[in-house]
Amino acid sequence: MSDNLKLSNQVCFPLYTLAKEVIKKYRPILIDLDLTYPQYLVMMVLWEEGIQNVSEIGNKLSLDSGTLTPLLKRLEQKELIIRKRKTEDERIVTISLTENGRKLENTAQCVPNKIVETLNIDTEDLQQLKNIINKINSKITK
Amino acid sequence: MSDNLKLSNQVCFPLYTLAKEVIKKYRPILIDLDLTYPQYLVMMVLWEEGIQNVSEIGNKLSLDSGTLTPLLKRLEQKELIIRKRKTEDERIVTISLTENGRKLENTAQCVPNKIVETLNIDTEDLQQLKNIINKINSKITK
DNA sequence: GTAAATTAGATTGTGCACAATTTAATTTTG
DNA sequence: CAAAATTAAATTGTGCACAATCTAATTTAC
Repeated sequence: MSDNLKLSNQVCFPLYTLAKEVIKKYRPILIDLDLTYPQYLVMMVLWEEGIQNVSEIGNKLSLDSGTLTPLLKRLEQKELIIRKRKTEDERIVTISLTENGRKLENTAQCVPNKIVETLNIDTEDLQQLKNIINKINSKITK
Repeated sequence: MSDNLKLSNQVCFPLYTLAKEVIKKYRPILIDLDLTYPQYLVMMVLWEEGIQNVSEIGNKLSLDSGTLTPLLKRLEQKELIIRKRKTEDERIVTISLTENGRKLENTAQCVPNKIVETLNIDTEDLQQLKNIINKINSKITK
């Protein structure tokens, strides 16, 4: 077998594994908020930026409506968000936080620290990873 | 909002996005082999290591039986692999390549080069990403 | 001003991903 | 050796992820 088909020589596989591994670390922490990782991302967008269209959330998280629509319906069922069609342009659905959704931000404050603890990666390595990923992401997604 | 809850300050989100983005680049290339990315990973294990148990594949790819069983059944339907229970220990299912499955390795030779082309990332950046991810992966998955 | 193009979400269908449970076989222990 | 523990896959159920298609509303071009 030629070397370039070897699993160990490829970059995508370790990237794919690490991403799954890190999300797995979030699970027991986010269970306290009754959120999955993608749901947590949506909530962060809303906490950070307030009321948003579905497409705005999609752009920020690189997720399409086929993923977001059912996810947002689950957040609505948990009474964390409200989905409402705009009167000016009824194609547009705006997503806003409920009181519960807003309050959840306080509970979420501890999440990043808990993650850093459980990941247990050198701060330097983490920073290096962040830098190189951001560098590549900015080139690749256009 | 406290800074540590900001999306931009977290490492997991760019990691998760980059992994999805890279897998997305594989899709149009793997479509020629009629494989998804996880199916391609399984085929690479088999090309590289030959006949394997389900659990051995699972360990190498960090995937559990709930993921692998249906995936392997799809590969079996495509007549790329054979699933066979061991006679010595009938709990164990061994996965081997069919003639078609073996032949597909030739077609797959071009995949890594095509990926490097379409990713269009500096070789240095790619190497740096690979190094830091491998370093972190080896610490995190134990 | 109306037909064509564009835009925004929703829907549908396929395929992971994984936790939890089940089933069946093998090993270990008393 | 028989009961208990362990092991290996399969099954079930929930939740993404995304391509493709659909529906309806708005823009634009003529």
